Amino acid sequence: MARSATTTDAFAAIAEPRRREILGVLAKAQADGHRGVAAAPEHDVTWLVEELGWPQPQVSKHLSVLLQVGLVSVVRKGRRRMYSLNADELRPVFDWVKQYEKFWEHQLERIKARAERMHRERTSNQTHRGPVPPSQAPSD
Amino acid sequence: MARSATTTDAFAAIAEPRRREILGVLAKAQADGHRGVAAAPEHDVTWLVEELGWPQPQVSKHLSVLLQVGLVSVVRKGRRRMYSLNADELRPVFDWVKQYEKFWEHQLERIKARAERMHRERTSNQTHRGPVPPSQAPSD
DNA sequence: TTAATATATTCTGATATAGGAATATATCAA
DNA sequence: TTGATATATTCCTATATCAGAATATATTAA
Repeated sequence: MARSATTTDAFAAIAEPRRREILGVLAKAQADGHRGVAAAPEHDVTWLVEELGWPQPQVSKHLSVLLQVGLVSVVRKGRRRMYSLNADELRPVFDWVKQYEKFWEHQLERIKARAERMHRERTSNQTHRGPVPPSQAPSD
Repeated sequence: MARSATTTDAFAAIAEPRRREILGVLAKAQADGHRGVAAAPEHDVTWLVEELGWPQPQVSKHLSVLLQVGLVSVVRKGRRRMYSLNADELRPVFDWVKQYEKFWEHQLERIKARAERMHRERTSNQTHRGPVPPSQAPSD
């Protein structure tokens, strides 16, 4: 078997930085309101191409993935297609990652507690690996 | 070019469901404390293999990816390697997706407002696509 | 030393990208 | 009808997976 398809779910779709960028541009466009005037929620592919500076086919292909996953919606308007953000589909990602919030929320307390512990204790005999642990392992 | 490497960042790493599962198991193990006794933050590969029910090489390989991205840490202990969750590296994902929270936070209000609008208005002439748009595009 | 245990690594094959280039399709304009 | 514009799709290639099987490596036990 190979890697799971990018169109499997939001997790797979947003793994690609460029797709996150597209969502970001659409979000910005939707959020930015000028002087109380609501921002445009929909946008042209041409507009996106200009905004992103990528080749049009590339933009279209990424939009296709986002569409299949439901992260964007389309409305045909003449020969144009108006895309808009569908942030709803990001909720599963949010909910999943939110579960882990507690692990860094209390980190400060834990670090403090460990510091005190290490004042008395003196364990060793352990090798360390892994990218820069937030706190030094007591490897003395 | 091909797809970006799974070891590029947390986004790429957690695109794989099995890797999310591993993180989930490590999180559960770390969170579950029994009768005020702190849960074990570190775990054997063997323990993970039993917990997950996958072939050992598969577990090791996924752990390798998670390690490279920094989502887990390792401590060697005899012939065993104790892995532990490093949720810190999930923060970028959390921060990114949190930006989009506002788009579904106010959704109820928007839906209500739109419902009222549609009571009077009656536009149509637009083709729809995309997975169940939560809201009709107000094309006025 | 030899065996057993714990874990990582290598090799293989099927597959799905992502980007680039070219092209097809649909719609509007003249 | 012919041309122009907007967008999608197809073909190509290089690459990186993921699972499975087999094997290598390191450590402890006998």
